Amino acid sequence: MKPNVYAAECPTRQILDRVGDKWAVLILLLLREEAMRFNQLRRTIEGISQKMLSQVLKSLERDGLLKRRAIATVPVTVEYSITQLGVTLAAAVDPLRDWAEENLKDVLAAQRRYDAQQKEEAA
Amino acid sequence: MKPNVYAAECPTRQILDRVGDKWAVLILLLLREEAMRFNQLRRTIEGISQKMLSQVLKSLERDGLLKRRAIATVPVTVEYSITQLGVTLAAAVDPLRDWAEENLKDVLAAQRRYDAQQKEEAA
DNA sequence: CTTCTATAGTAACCAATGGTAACTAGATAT
DNA sequence: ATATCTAGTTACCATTGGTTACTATAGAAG
Repeated sequence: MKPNVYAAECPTRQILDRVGDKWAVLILLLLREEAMRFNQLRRTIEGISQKMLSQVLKSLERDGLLKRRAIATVPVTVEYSITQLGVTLAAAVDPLRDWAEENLKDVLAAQRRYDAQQKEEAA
Repeated sequence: MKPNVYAAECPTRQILDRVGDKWAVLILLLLREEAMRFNQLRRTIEGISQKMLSQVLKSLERDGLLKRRAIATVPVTVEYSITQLGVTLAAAVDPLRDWAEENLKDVLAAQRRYDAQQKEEAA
């Protein structure tokens, strides 16, 4: 049976939702570079709260995209590293990040045109 | 200046957020196949409400990813079609959809393993 | 002439998610 | 004793997402 992303119950859509997660993708791309600890991630990703980081890391681990390893130091440190599955997902996200960087200007320009148009029509 | 997706104010992150939009990607992929009217989209994408469809179409138009064309029929019909910019974004999303279809099984299996583990630890 | 259909939305309201700030716990340093 | 580091959790509030009902217009059906 072929997946149909337009069907509501299609599990493939769950995965698109997961990528839709604002922070998940950023974390994966970072962990692809190197394994990192909790606070290290928090400091690197501007604007993420401890709660969200904890939450997203948990769900990424659940999906098998990263591994969590607690190390018995004092205080305890926890290392997060990407899995093979996570690497393939990160690779699939690359074209998207590239698109964003390449086409940012066009999108912002389109937004300005649209907003100017709206303003004009309102007058 | 090179964009840094980990910086909070980086506009590139706005675009990742846009792709993160649950419905936006589905709409783009559909419109790449053929131009469609409002209710046609609504019927094709299971689970989307009129409000969300209207909202998302508006923001996609603002971003220059699709064009809206009102046709003076009775009742008025409105045709949405993808732009060149939209086509390139849809292309960047393809690897992601492919990944989802290919790796869905692995992700679901990982989730089951994780949940079983959690249950065991709770006991 | 009233009701039903279709079109493409908008408005009011409620539920779920996202984000903020404070707190926990254990050990070490000042 | 107090502050610091680690990795979180908890309670709370704001924003977003979703559901349902409604608008306007015109033609067809009864």
